[in-house]
Amino acid sequence: MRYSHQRETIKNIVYNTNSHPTAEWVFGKTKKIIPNISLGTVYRNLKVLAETGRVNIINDGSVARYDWNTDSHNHLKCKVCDSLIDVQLVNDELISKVEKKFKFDVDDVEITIIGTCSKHT
Amino acid sequence: MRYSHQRETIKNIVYNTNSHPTAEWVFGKTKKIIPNISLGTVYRNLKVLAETGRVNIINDGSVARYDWNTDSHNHLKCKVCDSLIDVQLVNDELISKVEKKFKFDVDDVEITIIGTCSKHT
DNA sequence: TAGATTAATAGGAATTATTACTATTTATAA
DNA sequence: TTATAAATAGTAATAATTCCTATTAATCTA
Repeated sequence: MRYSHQRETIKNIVYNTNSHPTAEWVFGKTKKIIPNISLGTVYRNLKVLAETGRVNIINDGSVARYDWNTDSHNHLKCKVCDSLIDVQLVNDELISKVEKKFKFDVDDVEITIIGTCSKHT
Repeated sequence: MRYSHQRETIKNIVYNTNSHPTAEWVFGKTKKIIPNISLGTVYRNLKVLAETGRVNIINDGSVARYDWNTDSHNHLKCKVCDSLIDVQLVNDELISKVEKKFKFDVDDVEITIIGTCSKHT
């Protein structure tokens, strides 16, 4: 893959936030640096960054969010402020239990816990 | 809410499958009974059925799937045959752990385990 | 039982998130 | 340098879903 200023900028933007941004948000941020960047370029590069293991895609309802944290982890989703909080919940125990009990070969475990975060109590 | 033949038919169709159907699939099935039903009616009624607790909505990537099983449960998603399998994984232990550790008031736990089901091994 | 009322529908337009297309630009290899 | 093809900008297309509005139909009332 050949270098591109656009892709590098997009990657840096994702790598410098913990907000699990959408493509639209990344597009807005990137435009401040490369004003004539197109939304398609943002989507394409987020996809190649995901395919090359440099960012993670999180399915949040009907939108995709992007995360620099490519370690396997889970999310708490606050329904009040709509934020996603990274947590580590899955253990090998759960995976081996599923593999044994359901004869199911596990690739990935997606857990999202919906509720209210500590800011609103 | 007042009776409607369309809503009753849609509900029966969802209640008579274990395939976690999409709105489009329900639309196709319903058309065989009510040929001039419109897709908007299917979406609207699936939404009210969900709001009144009679069906559950499952976010599966970019599409919504509907489930008559409104008990809290989780899914195994086979990436080969694209099927969803109902399982029961969450226990109160996990929920109370999250509530304590992260001071997060839990409403719902969504778990989807992606992998390969026993049909393909 | 026959209107009157208004919720629900059909059909189509609009919206949102995302992908596809194509002429032009640009990174890089020779 | 110049040639090559990968990447881009800009726009059209797509998919899933919601919105809009004139018409239909469920139910209430006299």
